[in-house]
Amino acid sequence: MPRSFLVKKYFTNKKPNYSELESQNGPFSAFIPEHYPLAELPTKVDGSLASTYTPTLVWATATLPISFTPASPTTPPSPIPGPLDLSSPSSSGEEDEGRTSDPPSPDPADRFHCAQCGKTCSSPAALSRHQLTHCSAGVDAGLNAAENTASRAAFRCKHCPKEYNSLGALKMHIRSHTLPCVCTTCGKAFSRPWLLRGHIRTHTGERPFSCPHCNRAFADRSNLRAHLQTHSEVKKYQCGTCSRTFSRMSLLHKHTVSSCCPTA
DNA sequence: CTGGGGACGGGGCCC
DNA sequence: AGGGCCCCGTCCCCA
Repeated sequence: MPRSFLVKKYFTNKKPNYSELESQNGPFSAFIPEHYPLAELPTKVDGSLASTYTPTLVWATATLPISFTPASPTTPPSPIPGPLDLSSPSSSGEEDEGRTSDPPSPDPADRFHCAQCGKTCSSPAALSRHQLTHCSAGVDAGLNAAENTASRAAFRCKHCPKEYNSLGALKMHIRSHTLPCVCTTCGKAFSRPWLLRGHIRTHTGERPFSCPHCNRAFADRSNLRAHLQTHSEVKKYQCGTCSRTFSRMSLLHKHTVSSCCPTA
């Protein structure tokens, strides 16, 4: 009988908050329908797999909302924190990105030049918006390397909010929707062959991973690893308050919530 | 309540 | 490019 946790939790609201740490797309999950359609790679008109699949480019200006501004708190446009000469009040670094030999301009209106066309903008945000008009040249528009990396092509899953920066990663993820590896014994489906092999061990009873200390055997290497922690005096996960150690993160979490530092 | 085991998911790396 | 594998992690159950 399948256990409830065998069903992907993607579609439930039972899972605690951990996933919210993963991305700001958390709220999307609330809109995922219960009968979630299977994902599939984009296909050509004739139905064949689109080997030339063109990802959605997150920097594509045509797709940007009108209110888009790169000057968001998470991605400041140009004032990059770093080693600065704090003795100079004007050394904010804003105007010197990419042209550090230029002296700072005293006039704020002159501080936001487009390095590509020379246009002067009134604010960093305005400059960033303007620079997007050059984005066919990508990094040439004055974006620094980190920003350029962050705005790489996003390969988006067709049926969930996740996106990846490579088609291979996206394909791997999509397997978690299509679950192509099916157990011939019980019919349960898995995203990857080795997951299926691990599952098959639950039918065969095979336990290839043995503990060197007590000879206890496990079907899953991760479970052996967790078990090995039980032989250790000092365990991997330590409470920051009482310094007690635990073999598993979940045990530490329980500890901090229930007994040691409930407010933590 | 706590600790540990079982089963599984997913990203990243290597071949 | 794709598969195999490793590692880390989660969730549930049970003693």
